[in-house]
Amino acid sequence: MVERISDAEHEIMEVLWQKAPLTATEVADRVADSKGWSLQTVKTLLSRLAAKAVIGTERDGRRFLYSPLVERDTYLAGVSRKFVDRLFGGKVTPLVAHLAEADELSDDDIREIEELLRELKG
Amino acid sequence: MVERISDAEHEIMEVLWQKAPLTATEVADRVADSKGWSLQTVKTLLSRLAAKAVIGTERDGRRFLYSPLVERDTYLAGVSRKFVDRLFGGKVTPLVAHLAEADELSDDDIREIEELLRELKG
DNA sequence: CGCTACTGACTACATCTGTAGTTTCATCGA
DNA sequence: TCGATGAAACTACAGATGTAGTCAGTAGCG
Repeated sequence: MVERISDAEHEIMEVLWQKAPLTATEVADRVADSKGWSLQTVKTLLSRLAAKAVIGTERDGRRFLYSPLVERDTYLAGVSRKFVDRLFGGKVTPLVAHLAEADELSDDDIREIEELLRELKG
Repeated sequence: MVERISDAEHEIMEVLWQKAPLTATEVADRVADSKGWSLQTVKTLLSRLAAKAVIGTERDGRRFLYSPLVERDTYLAGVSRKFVDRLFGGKVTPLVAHLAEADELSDDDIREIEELLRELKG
């Protein structure tokens, strides 16, 4: 069971999943555009993630290099499961049905998913 | 935009979506099995939901009757959207792909979803 | 060799969450 | 009528979260 990751922490993880290892400053630079966090804020989030053992640290002279210890897929699997359990009784079909009914699915989406499912069976 | 509803509050909402209006005591009875919350806890959660205007209150003598002011579907739509946005870049296809790869989809699920999509197109 | 600047460590603090306890007011039964 | 009971309102409090500020140490530059 992967530790709970908060919304802000998740932003940091996305950066590290894209490229790692990175220093705190590099991470801060990469989130600077989307979020407007200060370097200190990013460092706090990195510390919390390290405390949860979701990322690892490696000394590099006077700085630290941070890398994810959890695969993005592993994390997504856990979160998706919790989400589907909590809101759709653990069944994926109602989720897809809901998204479809709520017009969240374009015709292209539908075609893509159909193709995907065909491959799965094959 | 529906106000953020916490996990515990969501449990209360599920009860009210199933049947409403209900008194605080009735709600407490209905969550007693699954969660082990005290009546006081349930009342606190009801107050917070009422403060967020997610449920409405109606005086009934010396008690209150609580009812949802937000449809379950509306709520699900918002939460699902946020979920897909945050974790799958707003695209549903990668979500389905992920669930599929993570073996979260049984053959039956796949058949169900295919049928669902066929109806959508028709 | 000493000062400056960058880095991690520690501290801060308001708000949200989970989980109640306590107080007060009204009502129903004896 | 008066006390017990039940309901809402108010208070509590620790841990998580978002968002930093401050302190202290070290390495590199002059």
